[in-house]
Amino acid sequence: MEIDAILDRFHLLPPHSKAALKAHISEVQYPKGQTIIRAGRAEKTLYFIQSGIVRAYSDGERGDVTFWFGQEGDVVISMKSYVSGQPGYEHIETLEPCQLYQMKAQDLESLFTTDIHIANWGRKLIGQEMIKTEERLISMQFKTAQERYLDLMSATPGLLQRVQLCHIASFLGITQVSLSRIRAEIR
Amino acid sequence: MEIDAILDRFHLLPPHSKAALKAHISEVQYPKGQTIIRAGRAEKTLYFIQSGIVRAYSDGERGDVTFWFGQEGDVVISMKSYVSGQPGYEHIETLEPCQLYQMKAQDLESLFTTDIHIANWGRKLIGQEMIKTEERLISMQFKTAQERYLDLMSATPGLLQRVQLCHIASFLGITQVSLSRIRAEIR
DNA sequence: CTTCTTATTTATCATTTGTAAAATTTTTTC
DNA sequence: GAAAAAATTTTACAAATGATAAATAAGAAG
Repeated sequence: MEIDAILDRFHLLPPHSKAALKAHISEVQYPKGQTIIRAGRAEKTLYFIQSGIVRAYSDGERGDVTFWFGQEGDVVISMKSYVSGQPGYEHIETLEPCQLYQMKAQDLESLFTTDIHIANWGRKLIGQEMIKTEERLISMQFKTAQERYLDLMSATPGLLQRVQLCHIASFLGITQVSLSRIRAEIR
Repeated sequence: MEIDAILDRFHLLPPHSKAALKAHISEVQYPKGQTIIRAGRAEKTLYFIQSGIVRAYSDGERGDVTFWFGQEGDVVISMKSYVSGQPGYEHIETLEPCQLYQMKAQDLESLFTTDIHIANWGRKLIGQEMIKTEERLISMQFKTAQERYLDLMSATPGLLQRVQLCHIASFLGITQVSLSRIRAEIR
């Protein structure tokens, strides 16, 4: 997905503002298995995914927990760093070779203070992420694991071919054994 | 909590911008049990809580599900309406008599397009809500119901005296029976 | 193609959580 | 303060999920 289309996903920008944004964006490529954002530090870079797939996860007592998958067109940020400049709690790693657009958080931060269109673009960006997160929270609260699996299947069917089932299970909040049972039941 | 302190929670505003915001804010009082935001419509008003407590919930197959409590100093909005102008999926009702500050979403929307400080204030506001939601999502995914209950107890101990246990149970993603079992175990 | 490694499924049993109904406690109303 | 209503807890049983280990399948390396 090209950078123009990605930027337009959140909020249409006047040409001048869009150019100002793009002036700070460059391309970068990472192999599979690369950690691009680490928990415990204030991340200085944010990314947009041109191609490839990534996952965000946190360390828990019972192993790591995947709570987000990013695909073509998605924004990759440490939310806490982006919002508050504080160290974040998530690791983000590539699950495939990834072609990314990158931007320094500091550059975006200064654009926010000087360009009102970009400030509103940033507001919309986080708003859209917020809606998705809230919808997932609600589905975790009042859907069964099987319903959540079926939802994921219909929302992003390709994901299952590209991501290991242990990550899918973790994302759904269940063990891999439970996921296998659900898959067996549906067949 | 006074309106100045509430507005300052998100981002410090220059006096002129703060005054512009406050010019659109008025006070309103609702009795207990009043629904102030309804699912399925684009909500035109947002609120800040001076005193009282509210809950946000969605209708599910197995009854309604509480996914947020708002207390003194919190913002009350239909996220989807605030972000996209689309109809939201949550109801919000007062659980106590509430003293609220209210503002028309349309007024805020126009301030966003004319005052860059307010645009950034709105960006920070949603960012802080985002962090909270993400933290809750992660805790739903990798903590047990008992851990989530203990977390809630230590984070907002007063809540338990003010809110019915059926809402707490729903918020934790468990049944009221399970919550009773957890409470019995801890005692 | 065969071997080695990794990923996934299956099986078994223990634990947790849900459902439904009854019992108890607390709150409200008169 | 007694009666009624509402909220909470308890009980008994069913269903779902977790933990562990073994079996199978799929993929990578030579």
